[in-house]
Amino acid sequence: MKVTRVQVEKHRKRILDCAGELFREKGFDGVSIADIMKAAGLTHGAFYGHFSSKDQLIAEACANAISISREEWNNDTAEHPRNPLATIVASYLSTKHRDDLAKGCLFAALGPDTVRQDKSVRRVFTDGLRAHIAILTKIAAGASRRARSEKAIAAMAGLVGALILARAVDDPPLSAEILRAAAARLSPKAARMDKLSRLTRKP
Amino acid sequence: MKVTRVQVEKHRKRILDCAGELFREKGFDGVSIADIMKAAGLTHGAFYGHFSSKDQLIAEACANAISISREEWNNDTAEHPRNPLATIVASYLSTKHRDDLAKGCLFAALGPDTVRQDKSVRRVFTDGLRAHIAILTKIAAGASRRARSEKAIAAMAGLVGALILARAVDDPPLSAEILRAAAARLSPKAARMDKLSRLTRKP
DNA sequence: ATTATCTATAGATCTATAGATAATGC
DNA sequence: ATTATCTATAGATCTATAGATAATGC
Repeated sequence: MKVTRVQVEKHRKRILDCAGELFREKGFDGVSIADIMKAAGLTHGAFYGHFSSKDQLIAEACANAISISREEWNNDTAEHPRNPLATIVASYLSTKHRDDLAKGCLFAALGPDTVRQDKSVRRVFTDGLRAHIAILTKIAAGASRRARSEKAIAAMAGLVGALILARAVDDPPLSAEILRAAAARLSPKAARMDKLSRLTRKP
Repeated sequence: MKVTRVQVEKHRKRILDCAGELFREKGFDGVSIADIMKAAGLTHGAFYGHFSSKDQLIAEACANAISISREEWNNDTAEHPRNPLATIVASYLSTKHRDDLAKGCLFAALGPDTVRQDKSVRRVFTDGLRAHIAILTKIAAGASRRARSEKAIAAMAGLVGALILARAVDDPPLSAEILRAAAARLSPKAARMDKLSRLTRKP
């Protein structure tokens, strides 16, 4: 129970990471502070040494999760400069992403719930969304900036909506078809990439 | 306390309606049974004469809300046989719908939360989504049924995603731009209709 | 029309759990 | 940072009763 300064920071970061995963998995109200602290390997009481309330944790955990996924998008586009949009679409609308709620896109996991949270959460959400749209705008095809921006916004909506519906649905074939159809409309190349990866996957 | 049989049924229906609105507005966990019963003009204890648990209420209230919105879509298409898709898109992506959480689309208000609920809720959600997609498939443009179905699914995802993002966002201009961009991509005619309605609206 | 029964509701209560605080220890 | 504790609130259960419904009788 003696804790160096670096360890305090490590604890804090671990709480944020665990909270982000649990929130996405079970919703803001589906996780207690005790649950989060247990996942982080600490006790309930220790929480209030790091954060003053659950609301504050929610805002910071969301910011943390969103900035991680923004980094991933940036990496994707840097690693696949030939077809960055297809890469992002294929990865976002993959069955892997669909089945990994805890580490996936926060917009899709908690989007509607953020409206019911503190103002600070909506601010974090808005800034993060703008950053994601900016990435898509850069790689969208189109004559004018305005045309590319419009495409980027619509693509963002299509991605988030498709992932949410694919997750909510009960029926695996329908779920797969939602991912496929949305990918095909957003980037035909992504749909082909996904088909390829399915065909070449080892059994 | 006079309660005829017809009134019992009325009470039950009122509980379902109030629950559906409150759930969409505040989330499943954001509303207590006492809240719902109060909104319905009854007391907490009376609840268990109508439903055996909150889970059962959630499933029935969702089914009720989804079937209402399906009827609205059917009416929209019947009343505007010339451009049914544009009508649905313009209405779905209107600021009015965005600002009326309680009576709006359940997929957009509670989509990600249904994954965390009872199996029965996901079943209700899946059936309802299929019905909505079927309506869109009928009115989508495309050579084959397969092409129309793909468009319908992608459109459904685009609608739901755009509404969720437009609601979550902090910044009114960005929110409006999300609605506009998604509508423009899903149905150019809808975007024009909306512009027209904005220009002709009385000040 | 009278009497007996049934039942939806009100209101009190129970149990579990949540967020948060206080006391303690190293 | 741990451990114990506090307070509030949730879902759910219990009991009594008002008043509707059903059974009975003339």
